[in-house]
Amino acid sequence: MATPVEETAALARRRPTLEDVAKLAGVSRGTVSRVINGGLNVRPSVISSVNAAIGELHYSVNQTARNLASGRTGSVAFVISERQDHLFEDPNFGLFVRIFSRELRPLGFHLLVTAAQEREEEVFLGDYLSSGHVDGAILALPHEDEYLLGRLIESRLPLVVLGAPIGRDDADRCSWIAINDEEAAETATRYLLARCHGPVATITGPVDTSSGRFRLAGFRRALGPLFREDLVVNGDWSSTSGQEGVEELLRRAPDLGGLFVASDLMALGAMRGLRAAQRGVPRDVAVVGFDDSSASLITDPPLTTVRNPFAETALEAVRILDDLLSGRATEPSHVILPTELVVRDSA
Amino acid sequence: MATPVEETAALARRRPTLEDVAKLAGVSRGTVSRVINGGLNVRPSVISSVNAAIGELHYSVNQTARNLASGRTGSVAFVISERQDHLFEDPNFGLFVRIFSRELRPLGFHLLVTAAQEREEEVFLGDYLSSGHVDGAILALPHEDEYLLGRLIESRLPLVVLGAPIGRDDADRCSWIAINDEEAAETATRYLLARCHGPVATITGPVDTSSGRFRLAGFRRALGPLFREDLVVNGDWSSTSGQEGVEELLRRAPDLGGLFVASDLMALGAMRGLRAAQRGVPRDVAVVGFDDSSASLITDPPLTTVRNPFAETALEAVRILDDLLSGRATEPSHVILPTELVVRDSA
DNA sequence: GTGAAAGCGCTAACAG
DNA sequence: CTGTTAGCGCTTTCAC
Repeated sequence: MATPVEETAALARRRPTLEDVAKLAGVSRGTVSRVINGGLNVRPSVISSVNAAIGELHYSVNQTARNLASGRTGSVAFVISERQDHLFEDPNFGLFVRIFSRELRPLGFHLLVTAAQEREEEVFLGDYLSSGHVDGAILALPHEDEYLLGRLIESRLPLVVLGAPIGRDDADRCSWIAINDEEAAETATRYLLARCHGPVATITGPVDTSSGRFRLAGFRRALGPLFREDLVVNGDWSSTSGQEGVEELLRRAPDLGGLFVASDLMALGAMRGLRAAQRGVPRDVAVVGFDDSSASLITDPPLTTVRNPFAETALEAVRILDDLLSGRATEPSHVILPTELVVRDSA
Repeated sequence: MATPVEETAALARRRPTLEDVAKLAGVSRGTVSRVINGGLNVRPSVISSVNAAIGELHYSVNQTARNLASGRTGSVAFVISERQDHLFEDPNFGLFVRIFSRELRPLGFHLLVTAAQEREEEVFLGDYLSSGHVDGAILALPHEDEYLLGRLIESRLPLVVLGAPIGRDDADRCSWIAINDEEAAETATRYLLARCHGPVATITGPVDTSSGRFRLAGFRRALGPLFREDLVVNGDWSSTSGQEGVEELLRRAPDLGGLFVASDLMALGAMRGLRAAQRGVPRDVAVVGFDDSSASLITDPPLTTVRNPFAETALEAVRILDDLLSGRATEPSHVILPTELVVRDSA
């Protein structure tokens, strides 16, 4: 049995616990617990003496113990599985993080951003997420055949995916929010076709991403019989790949009349390439981008593009996750948000 | 007392525990714990039967319980306190995240990226970090007078700060890694002075950041009596602010001969502005940037800049934190990494 | 209102 | 090598 003196010395070393606060305030652990959880059903005078003890001891709750006892963690993960080195360079990424943390906070959840680039990291991250570290997750998984997604669906962690998961039959077992990429790309391409002369080409996103594939599919559908395989080049979402893409396209078709670029950032690069090749936009080549990101305003001329409702997507994701976490919803939701063509001066 | 049938039914519902695995494998909880923690001092045959039970039950450990029992969480936070909206748009950010997670994984730590933009969020994040959710943190706190830093130092969480914390006297109570911004800026400016005619100006970073302030101080020191207040404009690290900055400088000093820009990204914008104003680089205006980031290679001409050892900084941060976490180090470390001028074609 | 007590699921001595 | 047994610090009934 420790003497009072020893106890005091020990207290100085280790972190104070609920027990310490209770002892100092002269109440039971249960009462202290009630106070730090809102103070319901506790006499005001007791509340203040407990708070005084908390202040004196510099007490702060041990989340781990609280988690174990209550069965929840108060955290939500934003999971980014990006195989490229462009991780975090996407400007939309910051927007998502900002909205998620702002919306989750009043709900009592912290946002943790986690990333995995290779399989080994995905496994490590899967362990983390499925072992009770977080209450739920929002996933940005641009690629097909996501190991992580399967793993997390299996673990029954409440999940919301940004973008419709493709290439798996259990995709509907999780909630997702998407746009109709194919339709949006088709609309954009039709607009282009109606306003330019000469062949219409496209610079696509990576073909192993759903956005990349579906935007190409929409382009193809709009062109119908006019579609030419040689007027398709693949990009990787980077502006550099847009610039290189347009250089290649101009070699293949010097009389290029229109260009549908699967992202604004690539369109930025493509317009740089067009200028270098002395092609006027939209006079010689009309250009339409995709996303309506900040990049679409800094191009010269301003870019005609497809609005991608990022903010609405983020808000919807939080709403769905909250429903799942609170038990208000028990079945997954699937939402398709509308897009629209934003006409500026490049086409 | 539950009947066997009831027990089986319950098992299907709730998550399996160590106890369930132990029962199925016919061993004790302790043994299962040993197996999942490396299997030291366990007979091979027992290991495999335990693993079989784990597989059959789809067991995965409850991290919360493990944390509570072991007193560690296995996570490290990367904390970014960014008041601007440019959060996550810094390309160096992705590099840090990549290096941290790659280096921490073999050490057994997960990386959590957390962000706070306003005071309210900082408080919320401070609660999170100081309540046992993570074992340690790496902080990117560009601004002075960081509430979070003080809060975390107080909480005694093992900490490493990227960049020397300024504006507080307890800065040395935490570990930090920095470069000598002032000296580097002075060297860069002297180089510029020796190679150009006409007044030499600067576009600074935000003055409430240590990098912003110290790089300006170095610029000023290099100029000495030649320093002119009107040849200083403040930027915010964005390329746009670089472009606007140079436009303003050209209005104030049409005979501008040299330009020291406190970041490559701003230098990129500045060079765009110089081109728009028909000024040749380096013929009319010599330009030196700072960071040696990827932006410095895509400018035309390639940018002369100061190499900022980001990768080394990241590695060093992990090393120091690991020492702190493992108990090998008990005192904070302070490291200043060398910089060097990288001469390309812009000056 | 408040105290007492039973866990939450795991780790880490400590025996044997 | 393996089982037993204390806890880790908190929440949450259940009495009083």
